[in-house]
Amino acid sequence: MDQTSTGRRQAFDTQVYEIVRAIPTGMVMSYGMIGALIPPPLGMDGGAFEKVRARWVGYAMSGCPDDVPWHRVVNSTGRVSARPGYGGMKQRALLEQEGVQFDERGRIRLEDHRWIPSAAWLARRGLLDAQS
DNA sequence: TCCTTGACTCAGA
DNA sequence: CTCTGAGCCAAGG
Repeated sequence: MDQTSTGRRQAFDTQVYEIVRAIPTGMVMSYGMIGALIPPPLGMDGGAFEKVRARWVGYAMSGCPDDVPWHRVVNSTGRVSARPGYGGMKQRALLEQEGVQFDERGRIRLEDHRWIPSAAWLARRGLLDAQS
């Protein structure tokens, strides 16, 4: 892969989509969890990457392809992130339709719906940075 | 080129 | 539990 800023972003985005596409129905992952599974781009300090990966996942999701189940990605507190355009209502409705439970404060029980890919699944795609 | 925002998180108060 | 500010990078005006 090339090392230009654009090229790295493109590679990162691709990995994000690959992971999100694998989230099973009724399960969710947070931006941070997804970012933690992707290794730092070549030439980038691992510590610096930790600080921005969650946001990068958000960027990637803002332009995700139609076949990516974007509604299965929520923030670390278990709530759907507000954003212009689509109301959080739509995302919540899609999740409830899949059987995801929300409490009275609009939070998802992450303990019950958090999806964690198996080591074998990650290894198969070269995503071995499951640390942190 | 400078400045503002942003589908995030975490530590503090 | 809620609210702020900081940290860090990229994209758009």
